[in-house]
Formats: sequence, structure tokens, C-alpha cells
Amino acid sequence: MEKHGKAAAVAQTGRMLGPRALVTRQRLLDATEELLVERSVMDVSVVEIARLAETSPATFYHYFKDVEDAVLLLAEQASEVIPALLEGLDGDWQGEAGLAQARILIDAFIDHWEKHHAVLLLRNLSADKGDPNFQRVRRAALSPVLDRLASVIDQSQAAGRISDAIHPHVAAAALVAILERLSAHFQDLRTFKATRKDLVETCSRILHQTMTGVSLV
Amino acid sequence: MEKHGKAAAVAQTGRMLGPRALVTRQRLLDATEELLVERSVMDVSVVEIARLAETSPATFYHYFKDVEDAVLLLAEQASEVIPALLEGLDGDWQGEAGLAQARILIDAFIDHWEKHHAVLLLRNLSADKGDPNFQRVRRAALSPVLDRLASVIDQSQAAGRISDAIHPHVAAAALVAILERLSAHFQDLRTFKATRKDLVETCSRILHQTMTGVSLV
DNA sequence: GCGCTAATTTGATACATCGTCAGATTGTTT
DNA sequence: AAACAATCTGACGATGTATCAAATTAGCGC
Repeated sequence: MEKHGKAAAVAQTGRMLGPRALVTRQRLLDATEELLVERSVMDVSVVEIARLAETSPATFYHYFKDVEDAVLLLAEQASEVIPALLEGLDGDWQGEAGLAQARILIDAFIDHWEKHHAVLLLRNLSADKGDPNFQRVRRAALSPVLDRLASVIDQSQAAGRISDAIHPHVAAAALVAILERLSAHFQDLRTFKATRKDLVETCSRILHQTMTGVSLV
Repeated sequence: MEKHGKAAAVAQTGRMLGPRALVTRQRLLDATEELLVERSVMDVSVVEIARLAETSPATFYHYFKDVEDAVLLLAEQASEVIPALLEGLDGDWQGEAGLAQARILIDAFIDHWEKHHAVLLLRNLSADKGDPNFQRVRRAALSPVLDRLASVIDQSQAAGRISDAIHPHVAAAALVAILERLSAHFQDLRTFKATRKDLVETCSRILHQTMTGVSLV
């Protein structure tokens, strides 16, 4: 049982992994990620992963069921860091201070996505397609943020600042959607000469306004 | 030259396609989509596409360079319909009428995504990864919506209802991000007992408020 | 250092898929 | 029904998948 916390590292055989095996496995994971960055999933073969990691296909299959399995591990590693984003996000979201918090959150998201672009895209693809493992990983990564935003929205509703027709969690999911999507392809935004600053500023205002109901002009 | 309008259908050899060839090609495309729906891209092989389409792999390669090439075609077909969403979206976005418009738009998006889930997900994956072809297809599909939303935001800024710090096109992109993402995995929303109605209602209010700066309570 | 044991890696292999022809089949035109 | 063009496929070498049993290596008591 390892439902929570660091999942015990296990080979395909079920055997526990020693320190050396962990190094090899990580080398395979790194190679996988490197290939995912430069080509489409369809063209990532086990042989090449093994080649790049300077080992053999057999070794790969010792640790992973298939490529997808390795990607899941990568997604877990990439998603682990997210909760740290929430540091210092427990303040009140009212007024300028709230806007500043939004900016920090968005900045963190963009950084995070720049670092793991390829893997996070795949994680979301598989999750959206309905794969329960990837769904779990994504939920684990995002739900702290989601819950936090939803609770702020809830407060705003209680104070009568925003409509009760809004479903707090859905609204929070919408805001997270913005964070992820725009972080994911903010290259696309260059089309209309938008800078990273524009991105941060615009998103933080949408976040702030949606959560507090107040439009700062 | 077929930069715009119906791209002339051409085989890998460059030869024009007659009516029969078109039927065969479409059968292959349908088979591809069917397989994409039920499994992950990594596991879609040309042999199986051919098998399902009751033809041979060689025939597949007669029409497409590889699986990705076929997916691009599918994405084009799926994206073609989008501009129709804009029917009757040229009204004013102020007040309750604006909210109603938002609802229509979101409803249309959800329907569209339900119909072509797998292909649209892949389109976005490839576009996000930087593939220029898929980027072009997505832009062609979304820019009518994008431009429309941006122009409304522009008007609101001129009227002083929302901050000038907001970049109209980035904000529009953020709203489209919501539309696509929540349409894409609104199964995920079931987690917190949200219905489709909640989704439509919440999103339309975020859209409306972001575009007009006014919070309807 | 030496040999023992368990952890880790790999060579070899059977089998599937990829991608490409040249040539067979089918449909159309005269 | 002959001739031609359009369409399809059988067959194939190259490459990739997935699995063993066997070889290698590291750690440990002596």
C-alpha cells in the first residue's frame, strides 16, 4: 500500500529498487523526456530511449511496462512540485494585494510549464482522454490550487459580491484552465505582439475580478 | 496553390484524387478517428487502421505520409465547422442579453468538443508542441471567435469599464482557453457534482464579466 | 582480498509493424 | 473490347517490440 506519500519504487517484477537501479531508471526517464521534447509521442521508440540512456531495451522493460508507463512516472515527478506554488497564497484576495498574489501565482505557473512543457501536455492529453492514472496525477497537482481558489470565491459569494449562479469549483477550474492553457502555449500569443508581462497582467486581472467580483480600473 | 478555401485533395504522389479515391481516403480517416477515440496515439498503428478500413497498409501510405498526417486532415475537417458558431454573436454584450449570448457560445463549444474530442485534443497537443501545421489549423478555427471577443473587450476599455492593463487579445485567448479546456474535460467536473448547467452558467458569467467589466448579481 | 549472494544488466530471439515498390486489379473512354 | 488511367495490394527488407535465461556487477561477512 502506497496510496499517499512517496510511492515505493518498484521494477516490473515487483522487486524493490536499490540505489543503483534508481539511477538507471532515472537515466531512462530523462532520456524519455528529452525525446518527448524534440519529437511527437508517436515517434518515440523504446530502442531510441535505451540508446540515448546508453543501455538496452531490455533494461527499459525491466522498469516500465511501456512508453506510456514511463511518461506517467515523468508526469508524477513534474507534478510533485506544484503544491509549493501555494506558498504565501493564503492571504486575502481583496484589492491591490490580491492582484499581487494573482501575479505571483501566474508567474509560478508559467515557470513550471516552461520547465516541463512536453510532459505536462501529455499528462493533460491522457487525462482528458479519460486515463484514470493521469487524471489522478493531474488532480493531485492541481487540487490544492483549485480548492484554494474555490474557497475564496465562496467567501465572495457569501459577501454578496458575486452571483450565486456561479459554481465555485467550476469557476476555479476555469481559472486554472486559463493558467495552464496560456502557460502552455504563450508562444502563440506572440502573434499579437503580447509579452510575458501582458500575459501576467491580463490573467491576474481576470483571476482577481472573477474571484472578488470587483473590477479594478 | 491552395492557401485558402477547400484544399485540393492530393495523394502522396501529388496526383489529383478522383471520386473513388476520396471515398477510400475518407474510410481510412474514419478508421483513424475511431481508433484514436478508443486508445492512446502511441498505440495506433497503420496496420490496424488499414484493417479497420478493410484495406491494406500500402493503401494508407498512398494517401498519407504517416499517422500524424492523417490526424492533421482529421483536425482540418473537425475545425472547419467552428466559424458557424459565430452565427448571431454580433450583438451587444451588455446586460442580460450579453449573458445569453455567452451561454449560446459555450453550449456550441461543448457540443463541438463532444463530437470530436480525441482529434481536437491531439490537434491542440501538436499545436502546443510547436507544429506549424496544427497551429495553423487551430488558429483558423479559433481566430474568428478570438477576434470577436477581443473587439468587445476593446470597446469596454474605450468606455472605461475595464482596466487598460488588460491586453484584449490575451484576455480573449484566456476566455477561449476556458471554453476549450472545460469543454474538453468536463467529465472531470463531475468530481464536485457539477452539471452541464453549472458549467454553462459559470462560464458565461466569467466571460460576460471579463468582457464587460460588470458583475451581474 | 576472497568468495557468496542478491541486485542489476544484457544478448539473443520470436514476432509485429513500418514504409516502399512493382505490378495486379478495377473503372472509363473511345 | 482495346487501351489507358486510376486505384489498390502482395511481398519484402529494415526496424521496433517484448521476453527470456544467462552474464555481469556490487555489497557483505569473513
